[in-house]
Amino acid sequence: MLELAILGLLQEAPMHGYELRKELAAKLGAIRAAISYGSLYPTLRRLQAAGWITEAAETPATAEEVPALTSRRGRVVYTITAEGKERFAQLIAQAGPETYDDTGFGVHFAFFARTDQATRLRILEGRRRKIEERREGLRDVLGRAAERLDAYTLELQRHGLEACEREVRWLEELIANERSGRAPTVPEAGTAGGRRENDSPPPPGESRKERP
Amino acid sequence: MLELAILGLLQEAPMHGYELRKELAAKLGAIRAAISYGSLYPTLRRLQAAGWITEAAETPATAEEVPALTSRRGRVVYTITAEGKERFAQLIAQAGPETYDDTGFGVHFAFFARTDQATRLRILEGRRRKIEERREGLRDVLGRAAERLDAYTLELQRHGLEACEREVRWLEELIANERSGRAPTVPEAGTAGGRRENDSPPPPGESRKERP
DNA sequence: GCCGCGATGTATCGGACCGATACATCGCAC
DNA sequence: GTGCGATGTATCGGTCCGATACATCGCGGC
Repeated sequence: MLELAILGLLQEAPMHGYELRKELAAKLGAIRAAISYGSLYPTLRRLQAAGWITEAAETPATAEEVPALTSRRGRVVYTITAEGKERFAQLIAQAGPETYDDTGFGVHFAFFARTDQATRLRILEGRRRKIEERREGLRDVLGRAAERLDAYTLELQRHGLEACEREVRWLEELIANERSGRAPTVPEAGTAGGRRENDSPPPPGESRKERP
Repeated sequence: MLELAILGLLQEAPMHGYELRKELAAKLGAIRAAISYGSLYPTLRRLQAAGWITEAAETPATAEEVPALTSRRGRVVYTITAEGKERFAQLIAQAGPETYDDTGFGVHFAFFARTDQATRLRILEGRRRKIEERREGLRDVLGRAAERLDAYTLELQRHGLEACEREVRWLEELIANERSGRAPTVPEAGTAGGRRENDSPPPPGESRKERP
């Protein structure tokens, strides 16, 4: 999962570790806390060893003397390689079971702008199926095993069930949207904004406004 | 977290591993998938080594002959010890930061029937605080960094924000209930035979709502 | 009779990820 | 001129997961 997220982010711009973590937190803030350095740095090394990314130390040019005195440690900027982009595309397209768990789905969804429509649809439907299964499980427990459980546990299940139902509805909307052509959700599309974000393929909606 | 969950469950009845996993899945189905055996068995051994639980092999009495021939492997039933109950109480009462993340809160909540009211309140408020922080983070991103992100990522954030708002409302209700209502106190375990488990009276939520 | 097959049951192993910790630099306010 | 928070790289121990292996049991089909 981390691998996919890193490759995805580095496709937008080269970054160093700290930046990567912040961007990741911004992009995935809805589904998980900030990534740990204890995962990030080892993963970066692994990706580099595999050739998916390259590392470029940011030394202040011509480090003449003082070769080993306190050895200034510059920032290390990582750049994705062509092989890395290939790898990313492959990871995005092939969906394992982990693609549909909370984190996996979130990461995939966050990179939907770089995913073709067929794959988007497949992932959304897979996720819906999974959530529906969870929902049925909760309904079973609430229906059949209700007497065995205390009031708090039941309340927890009930809240979980509600969350499932909401997510299914959300996914239905997204799926319908996806099938009918474009755009997740449609707020008013005013604001003639100079589009940035250049290269990525047809982005679904336009800028959303609504400031409360 | 697993430790807490196991100690909590074993307080309701002695169980073997497989059963433990199923009960855990039923009780925590709303917040996480079934626990892995790769976590369960090592944890059981750890708990046993610490003296919180004891293991009683279920051999079919008088195993007369065939002492080492295919060596029938009976089920291993675990029982919580007095020290284990103490440990459980301690784990429930002392709240670290991990108490408020998704899984940690879920596990604590699932054992609220064995938690005193003051602690319940503390945990609910801690959780609310944490979710409010996440909510503010999402609002920030949606407000300030909206132009930097594509429509799908924004939609993810928006959905996450909504989930946060809903959970805060849910927590508010529970907190109000906890404050004004009487304490649904511990269904003090066992003693004489036929357990009914039904006795923790005032349920947190109000009347169940619509049935589709 | 016996064969497969799904549920029950115990167990290990490698790997992913986290939380705590350490250490160094930089800019800025006091 | 000094503390202090943000920036920045890195490791270590520990928790938990997913895949895998293996054994027993009851049941239905052939």
